[in-house]
Amino acid sequence: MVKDSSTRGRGRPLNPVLTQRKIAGAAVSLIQSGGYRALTMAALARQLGVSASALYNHVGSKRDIMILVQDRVNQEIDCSAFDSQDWDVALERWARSYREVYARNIPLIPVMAVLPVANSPHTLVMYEKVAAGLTRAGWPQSWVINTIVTVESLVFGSAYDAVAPDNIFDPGELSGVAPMFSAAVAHRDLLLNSGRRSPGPDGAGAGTAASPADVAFDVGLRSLLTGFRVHLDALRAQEPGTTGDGSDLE
Amino acid sequence: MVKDSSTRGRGRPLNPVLTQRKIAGAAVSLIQSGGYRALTMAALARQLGVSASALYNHVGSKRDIMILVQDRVNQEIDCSAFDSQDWDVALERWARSYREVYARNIPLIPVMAVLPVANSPHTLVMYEKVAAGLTRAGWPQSWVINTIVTVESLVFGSAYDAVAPDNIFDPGELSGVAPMFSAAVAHRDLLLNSGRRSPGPDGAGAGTAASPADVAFDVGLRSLLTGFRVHLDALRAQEPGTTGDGSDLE
DNA sequence: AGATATAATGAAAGACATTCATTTATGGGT
DNA sequence: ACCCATAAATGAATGTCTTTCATTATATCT
Repeated sequence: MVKDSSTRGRGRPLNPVLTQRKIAGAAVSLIQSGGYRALTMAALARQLGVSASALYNHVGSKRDIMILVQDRVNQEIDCSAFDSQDWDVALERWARSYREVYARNIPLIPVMAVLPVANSPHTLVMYEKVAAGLTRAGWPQSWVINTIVTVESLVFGSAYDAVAPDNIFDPGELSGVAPMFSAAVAHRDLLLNSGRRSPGPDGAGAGTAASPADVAFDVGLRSLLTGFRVHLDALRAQEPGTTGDGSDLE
Repeated sequence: MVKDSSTRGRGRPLNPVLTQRKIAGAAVSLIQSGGYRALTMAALARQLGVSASALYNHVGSKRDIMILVQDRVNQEIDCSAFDSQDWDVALERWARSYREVYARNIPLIPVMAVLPVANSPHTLVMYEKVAAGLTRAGWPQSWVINTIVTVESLVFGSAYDAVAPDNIFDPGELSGVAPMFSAAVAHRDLLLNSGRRSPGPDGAGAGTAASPADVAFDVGLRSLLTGFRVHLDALRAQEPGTTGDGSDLE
């Protein structure tokens, strides 16, 4: 005898209602509509039509759910450029996409930054694409992870900056104690007020409006890439030909 | 007549028990002994010998307390090198000190990264030293804030990385899907095992060996500085002699 | 069939930040 | 000198959350 579908009895249901997949999906949709504040165990349970305690048959904690969400969100990061472009172009595109995704998902940063990757298959796929791209371009293996870590560090920090209020550096009443700093901030505000257009020293402006935070990320990422290029060239000059297995010197 | 100090009456005390200063100090000591988990309004109140609700006469929220703590912690960051050293050396020292402080204070990162600086006097002093140092070294004002933001971004991200578990990149069972990445990680683990990372459980045998995260930060920071130097030189070659208003970066 | 694992329910525990009514002291204004 | 608004404490209460527990019903394995 099949029970009425609107109310479920007290015991194990005839066919399972929950899976980790469904939980993760519901969590994402909840976050998309109401932000991370909306992700509570109760709301999640309501969305899924179960009681909150039922979730604990499938995940150990709310943090586990964050991890599932994280791996799902990482799929949005675009690392396709590693297939076709030079390593530096690809790395730049990857970093930009990465930052955009995490600026939309700030609460995931503490999770992602500190979480072992072992149970995040999609995240691992992303890393593989990046690592393969760098290795193929001739990067020594011992540098690959450091490069990834560095770019990620910049990305996470910049994602925070991207969601900071515009007046974050406004010294307020204390501008007297910090004249040089205040002057520099004034320069930045100039940019802010001039309509948020990306100047793009190398003409790399994608045409979209850029906030001061975007410009700062631009400057930072390009500086970093410049440094990478210099160091990589230095390394190649030092050890010509022996950059690892199957290296292809561009 | 002064009441017995062990129990306070119900109304306003003869001389005020709390100040923002004292609250911040107690918060810091609580954090130092038990980490950020130990910082609860109840524990803070107990440490100060008041009831939890009394705190709200001096701060609006727990976040306000985090802000006070943040400004206090920022005093620990060493930016003295800007007084005597070249900008790049000073920037590097500043960044290293900055990272060390925030690796010890991870929960402050989301606060610091997003918080207007207006009511943080010590933080402002730090920024002033940095801005003055860069400006004195000939940096155009329009670059100063972007440089600061970039270094901070790297620092915050790297601080997370510094507290991440050693095996964070261990692909686990899924190493098959990520061969290139796994190979790169193996290179890193090699470093991990050759230089002992963490001190023993009792703190004994704490060598000064660099962890993989330290090495990654090293690589990242140096690359960034190299990039900065290149860009600054390019700028100087383009506009010789005049730092001017530098309204355009081109 | 019987034993054991699985997956739901509802109730309740346990933390926490925050608010409120209340009580007492301080200090400026008339 | 008196008043009254305000500041600064108390303790109780509220409201949110996550997480656990006993219970119940179904599924699966031997």
